[in-house]
Amino acid sequence: MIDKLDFILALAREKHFGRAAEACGVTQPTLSAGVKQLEEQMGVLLVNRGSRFQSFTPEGERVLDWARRIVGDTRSMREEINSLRHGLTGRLRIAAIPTALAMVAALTTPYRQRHPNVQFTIYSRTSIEILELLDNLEIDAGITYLENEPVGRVNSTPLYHERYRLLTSADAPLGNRETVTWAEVAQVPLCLLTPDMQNRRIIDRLIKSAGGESRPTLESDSMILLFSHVRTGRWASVMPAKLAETLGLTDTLRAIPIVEPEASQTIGLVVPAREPMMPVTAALVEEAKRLSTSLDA
Amino acid sequence: MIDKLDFILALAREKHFGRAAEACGVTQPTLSAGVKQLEEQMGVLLVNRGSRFQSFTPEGERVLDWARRIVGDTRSMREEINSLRHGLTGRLRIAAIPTALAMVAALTTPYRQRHPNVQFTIYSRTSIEILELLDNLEIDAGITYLENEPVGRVNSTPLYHERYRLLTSADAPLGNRETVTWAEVAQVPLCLLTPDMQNRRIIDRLIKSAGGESRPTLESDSMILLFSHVRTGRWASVMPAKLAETLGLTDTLRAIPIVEPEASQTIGLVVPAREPMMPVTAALVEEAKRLSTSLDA
DNA sequence: TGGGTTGATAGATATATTCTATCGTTAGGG
DNA sequence: CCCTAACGATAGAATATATCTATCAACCCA
Repeated sequence: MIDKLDFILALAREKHFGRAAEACGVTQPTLSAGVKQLEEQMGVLLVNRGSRFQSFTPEGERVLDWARRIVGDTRSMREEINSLRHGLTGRLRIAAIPTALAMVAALTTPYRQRHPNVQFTIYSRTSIEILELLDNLEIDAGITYLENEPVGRVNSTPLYHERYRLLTSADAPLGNRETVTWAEVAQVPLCLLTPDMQNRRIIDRLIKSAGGESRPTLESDSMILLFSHVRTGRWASVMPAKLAETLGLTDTLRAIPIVEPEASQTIGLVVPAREPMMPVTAALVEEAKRLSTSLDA
Repeated sequence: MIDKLDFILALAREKHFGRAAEACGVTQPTLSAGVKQLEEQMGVLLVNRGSRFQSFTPEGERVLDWARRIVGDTRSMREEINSLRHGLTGRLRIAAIPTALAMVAALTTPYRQRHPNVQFTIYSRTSIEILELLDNLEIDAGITYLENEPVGRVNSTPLYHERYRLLTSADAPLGNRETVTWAEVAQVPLCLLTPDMQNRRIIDRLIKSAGGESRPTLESDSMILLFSHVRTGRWASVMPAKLAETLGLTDTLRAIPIVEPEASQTIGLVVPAREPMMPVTAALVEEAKRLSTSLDA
């Protein structure tokens, strides 16, 4: 029964019987039979299908909702019982927005000291993708913006405030300044994240409200790529302060506070709002709370 | 998997492999094998057993907790999908304290008009038993005292206030009074519920605080029995006002308000605090809210 | 019309489940 | 101290379920 519910969860993710089957480690006929059996038990069609997957029926959507809960609880139960015997073990799947990647280590490092048997898988994703992954139980926690794009059932723990810096070389225009304004930044040719990233949308908004227009010379979905360009001394970018510090500044590379306005966004840990949480997840939230207070100081 | 979880829920109720098996509609070896399989999957003993059932291990208790949730959610899912097609159907299992039995009809009658395909099973139980039954998912809702003996995860809806009357014949001592005091009631030989009933404990407390002592001439766990005795004209009892009205008063049978103090207890509907509720249960709560407001008026 | 893709179906095989029958242990009574 | 009844575990057979491979039918797109 529970494995059948798992089938339709995979189907919801993949929207494709074959791929869903693969994701579940079974063959396509097995998955088809499982879905059909669920439909017979419920006495109602769950999936609209012509010659291919089309969509879930309204009843199917409701079953999906329950399935997420039931399958999640089953995993949580296994996790909890296992952790009673062996301490925390298993794999913690985290997704973070690119601009927060550098500070994930501040969370994972103390966690690992406390619970050495937990392994990590960390994905770089957009804030929207992170919420989808959480919804589909594909990750255990996300690190993303807390303020915007609120979503269904999640618990949030604030971690730190993202503040913006103009990253540029000292000999470039504005390179010698103590602060710059968003209006000035708007005049500089920038390397920025692609527009599907919320960080980019935030920066665009700030530039626009300062009367400028965002016309980056270079876009990428990789912060490393952006940074390596700035590093050459011939490009500039806007980055969160913490990230710039982590990547490393030199004499010639400066991170200049941007003012008017001195914008900030709250970044935090987001976990599925299920009670009780999986022990590994609960421990991560604990760690986040500790980290949050130490960063406040 | 889910049926195995059902096995241990039955085992927790029955504390006996054979009876638990019977309750699940399987044979004893099947249930034994199911429990053992769960234990293997979890990698830990769940049940302490010598030559007979002893207890659950700490891990077993945790699994029980999860099992209640998972099995309950599975039922809720089936219920919900079914009700999407056929309207509300199925059986609603309710347990009520004896003194509230008479007013259950005020809840079930309008419910049945709205949802004619729902069947009812109604048990008369003590308030403590009701909470246990709720915990074990053996009933869908309880009607009991809201104020005392609070318990874990339940949602309450107040229904009405229970006020006390001396039920006695007009020609008996006190029979001609408009009100009597608890101190006076303490002097009358009474027919009361057995001490495992909370109603009895409440009355005992009231008599005691009026300086009297509760020494009922007759005890029973059945309100009908108590009432039929009073009806003979040679006995007296203390009953909630609503119950006395329902059972019917005559010229010679009077229900006299008891004052000093004019005590009252809140009676309400109690359902498992699970989100979302089963549709049949949710509808019952709706009905309770409606009834509550109409009784307030 | 034809190749490629998708999901359903058939039949064979493997796995799991559940039953009946029986055994070993233990608690309690005489 | 032994006998008995009750309880839960185990063995083995019958059955049911699940899963696989192979293939088919419908559909899409060129």
